[in-house]
Amino acid sequence: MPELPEVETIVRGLNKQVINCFITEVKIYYKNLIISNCKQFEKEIKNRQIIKISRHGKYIFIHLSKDKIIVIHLRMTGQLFTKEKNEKPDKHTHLELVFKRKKIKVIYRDIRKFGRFELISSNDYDQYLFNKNLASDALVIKPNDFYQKVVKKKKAIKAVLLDQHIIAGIGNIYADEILFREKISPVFLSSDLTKIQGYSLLKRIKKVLNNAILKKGTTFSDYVNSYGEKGQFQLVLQAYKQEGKPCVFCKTPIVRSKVAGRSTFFCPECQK
DNA sequence: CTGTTTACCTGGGGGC
DNA sequence: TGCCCCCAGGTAAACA
Repeated sequence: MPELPEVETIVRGLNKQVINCFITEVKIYYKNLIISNCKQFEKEIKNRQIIKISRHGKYIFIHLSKDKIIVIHLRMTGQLFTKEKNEKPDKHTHLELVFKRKKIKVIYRDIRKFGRFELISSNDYDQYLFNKNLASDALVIKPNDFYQKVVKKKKAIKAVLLDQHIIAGIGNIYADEILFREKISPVFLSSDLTKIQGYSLLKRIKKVLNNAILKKGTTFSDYVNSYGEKGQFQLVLQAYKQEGKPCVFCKTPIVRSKVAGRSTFFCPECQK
């Protein structure tokens, strides 16, 4: 579900909704959600205040008072949104954060249970990203850093865009949309990319992702923002899930195939 | 080392 | 209705 634009939308919303909130209660309904000790996680975040919420690639960081950070990854179907305090959790709700003197609570819901929560110390933030070998965020990465990393690889350009060690934040939907709009084949060999092409591709990446943020993300089935609302970018998709529909440039039907083990949609005429 | 496949989970949709 | 199979926005571990 959530790629960079969806995660960014959630983070912006939470920054408006729960900043300075004081955590009074932590309810965990699915133990494996928490990496490491559940009880300790609960004990450690109770009675701390939310200072701010940030993002790097698809990771969410909830910065707490007294130098702790909750790290969240939503994976495929994770949802992070607010609800009225008195609403009952359903079978897919795995965690709730309740606040002092607030009518809303934050709930984590995840049908496929791939998402994870983790607690780290603020001091360990840089080390955490380093250990994950997480690349620079797609909206921040410098053109030359991006290009050098891409040409060093020797695989399909789509696989490279999906690789969070090269550029962080792009997933299957936006990889297809970016390559379609840039008119590059998803199987184009990354090591063959020229510097001009690489710089142009990065500009396209930022343009597509920023546009998607303006539309508050893409909803196919599960994604909702922190207010529980769907995104709007699915209304302007040009490649992803558009199999059989005419290409907006040349009218050739969009084709579906498999690249990097993922469903891939492209125009066989424009993307050679 | 590099690149590719599989496992983790649940639910929806199509074919029969 | 029901069963079986395939598919799904992501990542890390296992494999070749």
